[in-house]
Amino acid sequence: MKVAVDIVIFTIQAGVLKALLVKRLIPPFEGQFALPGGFVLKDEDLDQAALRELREETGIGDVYLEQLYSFGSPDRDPRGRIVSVAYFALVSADRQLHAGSDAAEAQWFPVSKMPQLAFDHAEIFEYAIERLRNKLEYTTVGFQLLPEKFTLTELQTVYEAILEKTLDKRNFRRKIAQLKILKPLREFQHGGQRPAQLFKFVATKFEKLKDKGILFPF
Amino acid sequence: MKVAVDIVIFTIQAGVLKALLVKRLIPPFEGQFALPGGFVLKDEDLDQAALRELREETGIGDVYLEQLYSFGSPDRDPRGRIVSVAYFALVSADRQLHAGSDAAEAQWFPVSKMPQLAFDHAEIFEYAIERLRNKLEYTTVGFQLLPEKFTLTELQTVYEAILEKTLDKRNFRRKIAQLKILKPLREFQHGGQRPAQLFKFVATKFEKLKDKGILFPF
DNA sequence: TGACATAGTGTCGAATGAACACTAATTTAG
DNA sequence: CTAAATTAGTGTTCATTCGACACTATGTCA
Repeated sequence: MKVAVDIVIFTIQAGVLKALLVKRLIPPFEGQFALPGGFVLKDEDLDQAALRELREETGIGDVYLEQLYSFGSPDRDPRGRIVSVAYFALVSADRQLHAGSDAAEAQWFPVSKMPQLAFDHAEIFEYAIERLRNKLEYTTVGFQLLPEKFTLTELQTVYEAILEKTLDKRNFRRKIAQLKILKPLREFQHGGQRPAQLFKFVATKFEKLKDKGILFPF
Repeated sequence: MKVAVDIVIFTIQAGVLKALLVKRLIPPFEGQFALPGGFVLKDEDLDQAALRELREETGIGDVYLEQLYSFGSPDRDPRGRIVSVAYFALVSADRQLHAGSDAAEAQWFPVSKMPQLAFDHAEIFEYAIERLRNKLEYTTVGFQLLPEKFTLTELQTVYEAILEKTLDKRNFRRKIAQLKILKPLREFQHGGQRPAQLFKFVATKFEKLKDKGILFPF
């Protein structure tokens, strides 16, 4: 019985939530898109395997990574019995795909326009996006999708892209403010119209947040 | 590489949250307590394996079962590389352990008085109890720990046992009432002092609840 | 039949969520 | 250089919900 990892990697580009897929170069499902992933090696644990595959297939290194669910139907892979431990990963908008080894075939797809996926990867993907939506509300994972410095409008865009609804600007800002998890910087982002103040996420009081129940009741 | 399942089974007895452990009869960790579990067979999926092991080791059949997390450190089992898919299960207070095969060695332990556990089962257990506490707040899993008919006081006891704090009776009842998930029966439970009305959980409107955010804000 | 034990019920103040519109600062086009 | 366009930023009100709090009701049992 083999054990593999498959990874659903999300990012936000131009206000759209996207996931990364790789095109399969060999059978089974040759030519179809699939989640990046691969077998767990003898001496690495599951998280290590997921990070390694992520690097190998996409060149992406610095990510938020979290185990999602394990899929183990006996017939989920025509090659034999393979149990897959699925992960979901978040990368910030500014990070690029390295042009590495297999990376030529890696592409970002808007989550609303996913192609047909190999194996049971469609099921894994659905599970991942549901988890992302839930986690967004009661944790601070949302910040993982932004660069270190960001504007409040950018932050709101992350929430809107994932939850697929528009939010009230004033309510959003009030809620973020009262959580006291942002450090206002003395820098502004120019380039648009009125310059926007930049902020930085400070995880200092992160532990206390756990007891607060729902953090982002949007 | 082998794949196993390990199951953290919770129940409530006399207002105390308990988990089921089995004493190991063979090495490694002979004589120590461990979570019930075992290897996944060639032609069964993970959920089936968990249910089968549960039945074999404890005689318990009708349970709420949910996959928890997968543990895969290379050295978590001295016998070799074994990835364990952990489950957590809830059984209602009225269900008894069958006196079956290995069941002689299965025992309920209050979660606050767990013995030392074999392998990395202490870690799995901690993970399970944290998940149970979280799920209690935004789902209706709590009802799985009660028989079909129950009183409101019994329900409150479940919440108090798991959250380890006392709740206000009136606030608790108000909240339950407004969720409209209980059907009042024309039966009363006698035997104490004033008879208590019995209720039944109706999952009818369960889907709608998902959008309500936190269900039980205690 | 009276003491005891558990079931059951309502109010009020505080905090939070949801709806809603204008002013401020800058860029760019004429 | 000035006006128009664009995005940033800011408060209030109302409805709902949370959290604290104490007494009455109904049965059992001595």
